[in-house]
Amino acid sequence: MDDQRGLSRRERQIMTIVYSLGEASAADVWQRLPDQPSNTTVRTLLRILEGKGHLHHFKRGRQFVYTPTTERINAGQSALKAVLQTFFDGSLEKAVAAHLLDPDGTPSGDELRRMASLIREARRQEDE
Amino acid sequence: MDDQRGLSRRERQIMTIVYSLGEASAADVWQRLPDQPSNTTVRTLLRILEGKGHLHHFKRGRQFVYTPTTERINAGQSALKAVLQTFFDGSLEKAVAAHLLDPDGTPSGDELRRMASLIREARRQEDE
DNA sequence: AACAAATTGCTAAAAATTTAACTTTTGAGG
DNA sequence: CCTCAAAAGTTAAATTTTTAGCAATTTGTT
Repeated sequence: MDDQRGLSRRERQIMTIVYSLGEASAADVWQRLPDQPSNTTVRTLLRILEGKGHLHHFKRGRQFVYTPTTERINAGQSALKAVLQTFFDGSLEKAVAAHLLDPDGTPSGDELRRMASLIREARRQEDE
Repeated sequence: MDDQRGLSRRERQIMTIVYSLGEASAADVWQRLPDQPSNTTVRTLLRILEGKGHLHHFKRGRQFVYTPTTERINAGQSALKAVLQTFFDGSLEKAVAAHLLDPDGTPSGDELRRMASLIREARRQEDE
């Protein structure tokens, strides 16, 4: 019930969609769900996720718009750390290295420049 | 059955453990699983994951040692991309920025230095 | 070779998840 | 202020997942 073991498959799929959109109505979610179940099903799941405290909603016109309870940035930090832990021995460096080698993951020149700048700044703070 | 929709909760938990260890016996997995089910249960799940093609095993002494079918690096690249997509608008830069801001995620000075070097190299390849 | 301990495979019951039919509510337009 | 279509809630059946008891097998030891 109040499950400490994480979300079920559908629940996860839905949270992923809501996080990537920022906010979403039942129809938005339904549209993007693989193996599209009925629209009713999606609404049931959204209600369950709200019950578990992962989403909340407000009304826009006649429909419910759902948003995540946990801020995107915090959820993102956690998710990233989990990936680093599982696949990269907890190392951001290893993950970045892997991503730069990934053919369809190459960031733009601009992005690289900004990343370099971020790291420069972090190193500056390192030696204070 | 041959589910294209992803893994169930327990299956995911187990894959995470196997990936983070590199290889694992039923006992290894069992030990690390939250809400520890019986040892038999774990073995059943490992067999199911093998059946689905996510794991394979070899024997060491009298026990089965399981390893992932997909190379850790490839699985890691995919998992990372999924996180970037869901939480960081597909941007590695945003993810790195978030991680550097994360109080308990700060990389060591050494790691920062190596990351800087990685990016320098990527930029070099960028303008060829 | 026989035994014991450890480990695996089979099977089916229990629990959780997923689904959607049916009902009720809501709100926009006539 | 009525009507009707769109959206939400309720309920329970279908399916999937999770669980573990028990039998079979394996391997190291005596």
